[in-house]
Amino acid sequence: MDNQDLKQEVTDKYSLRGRVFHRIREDILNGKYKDHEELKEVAIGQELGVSRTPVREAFRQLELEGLIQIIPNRGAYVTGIKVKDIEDIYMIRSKLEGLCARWACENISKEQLEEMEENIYLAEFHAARGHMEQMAELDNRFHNILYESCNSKMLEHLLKDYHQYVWRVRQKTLSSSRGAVSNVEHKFIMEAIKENNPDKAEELANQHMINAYENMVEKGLLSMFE
Amino acid sequence: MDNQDLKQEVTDKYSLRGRVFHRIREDILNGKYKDHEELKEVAIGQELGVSRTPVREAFRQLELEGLIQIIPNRGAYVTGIKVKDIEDIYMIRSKLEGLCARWACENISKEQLEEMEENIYLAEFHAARGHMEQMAELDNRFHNILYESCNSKMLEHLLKDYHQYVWRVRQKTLSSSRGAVSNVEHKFIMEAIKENNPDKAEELANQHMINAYENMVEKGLLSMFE
DNA sequence: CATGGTATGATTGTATACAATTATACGCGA
DNA sequence: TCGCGTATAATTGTATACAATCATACCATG
Repeated sequence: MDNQDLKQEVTDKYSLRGRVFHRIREDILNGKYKDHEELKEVAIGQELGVSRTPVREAFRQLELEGLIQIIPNRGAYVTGIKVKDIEDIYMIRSKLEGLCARWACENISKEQLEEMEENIYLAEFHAARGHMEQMAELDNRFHNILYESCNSKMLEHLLKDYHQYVWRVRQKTLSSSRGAVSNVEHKFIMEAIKENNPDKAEELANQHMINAYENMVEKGLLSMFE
Repeated sequence: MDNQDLKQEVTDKYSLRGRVFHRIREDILNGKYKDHEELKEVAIGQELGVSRTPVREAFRQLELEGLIQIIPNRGAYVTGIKVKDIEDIYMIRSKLEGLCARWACENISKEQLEEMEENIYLAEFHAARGHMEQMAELDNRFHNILYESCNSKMLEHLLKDYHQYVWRVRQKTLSSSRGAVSNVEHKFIMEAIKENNPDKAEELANQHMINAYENMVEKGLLSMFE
């Protein structure tokens, strides 16, 4: 039957539970559900073709991530990202990416270093040609390599979460002219890691985040969150 | 905090869902469920006197917190805290408590500063008399005041999470002789905040965490996680 | 007309039923 | 005895049923 076929297809990619969670999460981050909007279990369930149970479980997780607020016996309300939150996250990330880069000096693998180098090289190519989509993808990947190379599941998990969280802003940021500059900063960070200079790597990664944030402010890219 | 927030917090504390979640969380952190142990939905439900539904919802949240790992169609397995995790958390907290203390310089209220002062004064009293339980309570409270005074919900939430996470170790740590030393460090941090010296406050809070961690290592308090 | 209580509907909270999946035990045959 | 397939049990995944709670509208009463 159609129903079964669809279900099978879905299960192949993600578990149903994971799919529901990620879908709602994405819809919130993409602005489909506005700030303070109430999310009804049945409505969303119908839209995704599932019952309330998986939706409720997704809600619990989204609440823990801070994307929605659940008021018992009342409902679930979208917690929009505030400008202040973005600022805080970038300052927090500044410290943590610094720590990450420091740890990466000791723990990065040969393969990870090579992929970083390739990443930066490729990004130079795309930056020169204004290929914004590829730039965004490469930036994404650079930071994920960095996170994976610090040999700390705790820190990796934390940074990936925040990275995801500010995804919308990041897209915008890299669509601006910062892509090339950002890539040069990546290069310096990588070189500091390569020459095993933790202080330098930490300082550079630190500043990289602050620069990214200040660029957003200058370009007025935070207006979308007001 | 307005009326609505208060109401929610109170209701949540006594709601079934909140109780189940916190209870299982506590049982994991207290070591009732050992590393790699499988958690069965019905068994835990029966123990807590509820059905599988609230238990499952709690599991989803616990997975997001990294306390358990859920393998689809197989089960939920406890992810024990590793020594490495504790080390990582303390280094992460070092950076973040520093940032928190920095922000507190600008944002702390008169009332919060007064409560801090009272907290430290009282701790001196109990430290001199070896009242360990009160010391633990006061330490707990000192850090929470600090978190609340930084004017960042993001950072406050993050630090409170980690604070909870290492609760077991903290108890042990303060049962040692470090209580008095720790309180002096609290005093210095508070004074730096009071005289609005962000660099000093950050550096002191930074070092406070590192000292706490090194004390644990020296006293062999991490053996319980091996 | 204002106000307060109550009925009603909508929505969430919990329990249970059923489906799908996985693990285990058993028997059969080589 | 070992390997293998199948039946069976145990467990999770999902849907639904029922209970509790909350919001709203309406009506009675002053």
